[in-house]
Amino acid sequence: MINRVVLVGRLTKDPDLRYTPSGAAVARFTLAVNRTFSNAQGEREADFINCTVWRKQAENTANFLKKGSLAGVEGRIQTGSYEGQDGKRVYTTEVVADSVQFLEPKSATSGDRPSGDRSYGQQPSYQQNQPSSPSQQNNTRVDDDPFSSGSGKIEVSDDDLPF
Amino acid sequence: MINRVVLVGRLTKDPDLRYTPSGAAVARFTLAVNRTFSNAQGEREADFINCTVWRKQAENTANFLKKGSLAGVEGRIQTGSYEGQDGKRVYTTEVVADSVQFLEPKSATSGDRPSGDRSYGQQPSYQQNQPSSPSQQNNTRVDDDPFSSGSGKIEVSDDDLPF
Amino acid sequence: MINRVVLVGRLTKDPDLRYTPSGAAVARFTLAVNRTFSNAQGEREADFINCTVWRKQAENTANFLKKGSLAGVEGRIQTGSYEGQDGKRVYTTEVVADSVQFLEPKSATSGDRPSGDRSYGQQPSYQQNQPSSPSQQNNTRVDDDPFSSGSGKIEVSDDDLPF
Amino acid sequence: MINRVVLVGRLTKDPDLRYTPSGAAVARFTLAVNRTFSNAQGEREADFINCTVWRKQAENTANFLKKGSLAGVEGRIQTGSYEGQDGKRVYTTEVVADSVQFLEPKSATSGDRPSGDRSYGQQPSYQQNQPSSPSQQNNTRVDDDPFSSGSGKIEVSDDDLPF
DNA sequence: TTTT
DNA sequence: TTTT
Repeated sequence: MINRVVLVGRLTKDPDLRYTPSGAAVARFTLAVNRTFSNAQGEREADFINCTVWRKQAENTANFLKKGSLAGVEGRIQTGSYEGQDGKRVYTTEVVADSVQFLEPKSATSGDRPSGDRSYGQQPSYQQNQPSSPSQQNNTRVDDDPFSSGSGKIEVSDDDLPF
Repeated sequence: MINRVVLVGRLTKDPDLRYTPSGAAVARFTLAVNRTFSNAQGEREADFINCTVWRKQAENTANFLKKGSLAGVEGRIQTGSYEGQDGKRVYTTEVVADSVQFLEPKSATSGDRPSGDRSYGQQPSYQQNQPSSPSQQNNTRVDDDPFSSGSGKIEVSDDDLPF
Repeated sequence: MINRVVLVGRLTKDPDLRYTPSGAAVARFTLAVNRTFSNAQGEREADFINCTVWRKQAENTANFLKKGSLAGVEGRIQTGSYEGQDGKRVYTTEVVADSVQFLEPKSATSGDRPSGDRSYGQQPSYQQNQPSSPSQQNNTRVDDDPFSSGSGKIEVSDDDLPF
Repeated sequence: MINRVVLVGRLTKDPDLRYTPSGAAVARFTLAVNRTFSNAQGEREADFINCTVWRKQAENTANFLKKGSLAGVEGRIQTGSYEGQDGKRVYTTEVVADSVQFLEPKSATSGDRPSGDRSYGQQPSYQQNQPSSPSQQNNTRVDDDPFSSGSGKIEVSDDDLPF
């Protein structure tokens, strides 16, 4: 049983950072991944892939990535469902990231942040020197769904914790 | 821009094989991929991932795989949307496979089919000896959605052709 | 910076399990991955890929996999070098596995071992019930290289520990 | 049988472009992929992974990538061997790319080349507008090994063609 | 609801 | 030095 995804694309918006009741950080964002081929109409399109990261990497994602950032994501596909407001079951598919990479080169970043290839995977790093306090913008505990604004169904509960 | 998925799991049903108006074969199936970790309630769960394959591999998939078969899939995540019957936009996420592998060993297969590791990837094989006529069971041109039975929105049109 | 590998293939030999001076388990094995295409001579060939796993998974690998077992590996490519016996630098490339999956179905396994899809990835499992004592066959602290028998250069030192 | 690799890293040198006797282009390069973790001495290191691409993408690689370029590679691990000059068998492991992606943003490129995310995967593109003549620098038919300069064993013959 |  |  293998479930592995690797993506490189650009954030369609700033990441959405929240906290579960027990205090675990979760960031959600959508990656636009341009296709290399074109459709029958000759248009080159993109896939828009919803991604979730947990804990320290959630905070790093919120701190280092923003709308338009080029990012690499390694993770797995997770499916689920919730009760829609019309009582019908709605099925969801997202990528839960083990690691998120900041691929923007130095020059593309404004000067107010550490730049270069920022790597903050799940693997421990003995030398890392990452910000310990989460970004304060976009930081909320409210429960509306960051992926389908309004209907608010993917609750951020501790049951979603991957471990 | 990278979009790569590798899955190993089991088919939840027999694959659904159809043909586009122009005659291209499409097979759809759902892979159940068991998670390696358990949730807070201690249950080990699975992700149910919708997959699509085109052309010769669609026919091979219909011919060699059935409910319960262990299969490997390499492909990419594809997102889209359609108009729901309540007029609301419904968003879809599926894996479009470049290659589907039959991982069932000989002994696990009933005698009426070629067995062993069947590989029928996109890569050309100078020695392959694959059935040239599509399976006749499960072979239909009807347009109801194989993934969410009833609502029938993912139309099988030639525009979906990946190339 | 992304470095991700997914393999499904068969062990060419029983895995080789050792312990570093500090007591960390390391298992090494070679996966034969058959190619899906054939060469100019029409032969279908294989790649023989050296793999390394650490700690609990090393022990699980030694306990559950043997020559001929079908296995899935997720990991990363690791390169290195050592001084050959002729004083020349020898370059090595191997896959360091984060997770090894036992893909052999029940029926293909002899009765003396737990069977079915055994998954023992890096992700913690709250329900796992894995053997706590390593296999005693093939268990050694000797330092000869399991990949190139004789020359003995890939020393099993604690510096090789991935974290 | 699955063999899939995804890498994002930087070229250690300009790519080396050659032609087989039958005229097929082959480019070779080494990707440096920084590790996200550090070793026991607290050093953050890299893996140096030899890559090969064929045909049109070989030419694109030679035209668009150079030493230091950030690139994404999708492909498979290929192993082989040749007779060393001391008569001993030398084993090789490299990544054969299906697709190479140029991940350098516009601003990081000098003005004399098409810029932006250049994607030139194996998938056909109906709109692509790629240079039809190979780069003339670094373009050779000589047979010395681009990966281990001098020993010259990985001959560029048509037998190496993946299809 | 989408990015360069 | 290779597996089914």
